[in-house]
Amino acid sequence: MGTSNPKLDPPIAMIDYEKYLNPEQLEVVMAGDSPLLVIAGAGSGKTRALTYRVVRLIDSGVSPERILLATFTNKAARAMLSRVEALTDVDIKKLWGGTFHHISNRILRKYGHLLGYENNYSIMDQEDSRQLINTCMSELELNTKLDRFPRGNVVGDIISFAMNTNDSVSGVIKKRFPYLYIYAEQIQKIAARYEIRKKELNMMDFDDLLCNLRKLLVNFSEVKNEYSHRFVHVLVDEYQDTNIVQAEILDLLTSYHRNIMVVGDDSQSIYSFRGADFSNIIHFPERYPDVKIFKLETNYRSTPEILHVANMSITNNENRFQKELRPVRGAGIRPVYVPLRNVIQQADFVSQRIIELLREGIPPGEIAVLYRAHYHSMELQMELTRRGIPFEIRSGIRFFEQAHIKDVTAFMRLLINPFDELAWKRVLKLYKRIGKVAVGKIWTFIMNQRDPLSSVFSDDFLQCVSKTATPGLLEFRVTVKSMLELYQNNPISEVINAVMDTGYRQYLQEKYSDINSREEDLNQLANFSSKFGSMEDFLNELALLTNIAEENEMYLSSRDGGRILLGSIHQAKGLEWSVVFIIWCSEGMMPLARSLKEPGGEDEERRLFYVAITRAKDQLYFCHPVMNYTRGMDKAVLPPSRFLKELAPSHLDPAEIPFDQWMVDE
DNA sequence: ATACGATTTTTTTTT
DNA sequence: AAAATCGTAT
Repeated sequence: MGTSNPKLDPPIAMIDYEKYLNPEQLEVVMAGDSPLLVIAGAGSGKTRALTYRVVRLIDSGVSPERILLATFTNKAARAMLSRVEALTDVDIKKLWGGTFHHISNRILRKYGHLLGYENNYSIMDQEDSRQLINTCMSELELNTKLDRFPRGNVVGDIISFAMNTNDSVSGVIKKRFPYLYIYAEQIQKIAARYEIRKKELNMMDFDDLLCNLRKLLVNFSEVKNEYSHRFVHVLVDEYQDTNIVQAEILDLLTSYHRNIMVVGDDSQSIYSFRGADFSNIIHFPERYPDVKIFKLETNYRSTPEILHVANMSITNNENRFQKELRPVRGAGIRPVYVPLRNVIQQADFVSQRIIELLREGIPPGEIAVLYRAHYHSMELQMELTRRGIPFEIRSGIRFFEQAHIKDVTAFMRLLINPFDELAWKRVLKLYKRIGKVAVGKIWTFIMNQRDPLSSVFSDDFLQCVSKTATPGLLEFRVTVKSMLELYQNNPISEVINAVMDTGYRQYLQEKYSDINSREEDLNQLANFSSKFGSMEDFLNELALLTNIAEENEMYLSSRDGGRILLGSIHQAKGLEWSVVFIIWCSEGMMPLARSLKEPGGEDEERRLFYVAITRAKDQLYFCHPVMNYTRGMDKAVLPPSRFLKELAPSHLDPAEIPFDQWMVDE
């Protein structure tokens, strides 16, 4: 459309802001230059305020490449950017928008060398990281047989938490893992070794992306100047979920223009397990004394009945900004509490009720079932499948983390970086008669080669391990040969097909029962790869992505009426449905027993509960299975969630209880 | 010594 | 359900 010469054209769009925004939102959108804090309740149109502010800034002449929009999820970034694009006709690629990890990655690709990384470093996902930590543990030959010595993933959690909270490993152990204090020294050793190994491998984990960006900005003033001058406006979504490192990055990036706008809701801070610290938002006014504070409290989403439950529940948390969601919608249906005999009956009830709702004409895309932990959805998945109700499950292992996806990408990683130790180890173990020991030997051989991929075809390669491994290695050769031939002059998808055709398909058949869906996944991956210019870009992006359907936006939007969604409460943040079922509202499940042990656990769980409630527009169901099957097939009685009990204390007049109760019998 | 199959444990939430 | 660990057969 039109030219973009600002001198000739009238303002890009003549947007009537007052028409699309309420007075609260309008103030935020129109606010002048200065630090801004927006306390935005659930459903108050915070995304709207944010997108319109970006539009307004562009409208008043700020060029898009000087705006940074930081979000928590890829999905949120995409949603906002596409709305801005629709409203302004501006090429959205110029605007810096994305997750913190994406933004960090973008800058580190350019300046990572200043910190001693090659610019083609690769990104480890959590599994890679845990694997490397396990390697470090065995290399250190610690006495891990000792009573209760932590597993690799626990050590990983400790290290990660330390990085995300600016704390030392021993500090984290003392505060959050006191029972491991006797092993503090060993864990520190593991952490130190892990650091070294990552650097050797030229790899960064998720935490490195953040910490290295901060390091870059702190230690290299020329870099800090470049970006802090560049970004005239920085806008941050979900600020309550930032951790200290992210907050510092933002402070550094905005140190010159000081136009930092943070939007968030302290009542929806649910990522403390990842180091998120809502004192960032609580103390923001102290860090920026000239801040202007706005509150968005008008809720457009939910019925008064639903908001009443939400408001009532969250008042049980002490430490928060005072705020109350004000409904604008008219009266609706009261939320419903449904006690159920057990999980089976719960699955039955939810499926049954869903069928009724669909019959009433509610589109499937307007129904969601939310839960605290992925395994809570097992029985329901089975029941929905049995009844032939199609659903979408955004949970469990994410697309790019599934074994078959990682296997195939490991092959490709060898092409990009022939010294990728993790990739070699993963790939070789796929072959028969090649296990831990053989892999170790082969790696020592590979490590010392000038050109590892060519050396695969040498006799020395075959001879560096016992003969039993030879057939596997010969098979491996075929795949490598095929990949090398295709790699340079063909689309990425060809390489993926080559891996499939030269044995991986057969491996899948032997190993898994659900080959069809796995093969389909790999086709999707091949399809998705066409969006990337080079294999390098492709692989680098993968670790930061989560869901392929989401990336293929056609998928998402062209669903007729959508599907019923099953997902964790964490994933539901920012979304809304007409009807929401919260399942497993039983003590120990919601709140989750394990989380209650963490400092501040109960409050955080209550915030989760609050997030879940405020997803619902019209109807809300709390399901409470009473009987739980424990390990030894014993039955245990679970009381209703304390969050429900506190809404209906016994002294309360029954009319005051904010929800109805249904009895379900067979 | 090694790989593989059986057994046990463990699974919050996400970039 | 999946991974880590354990035990056994080669």
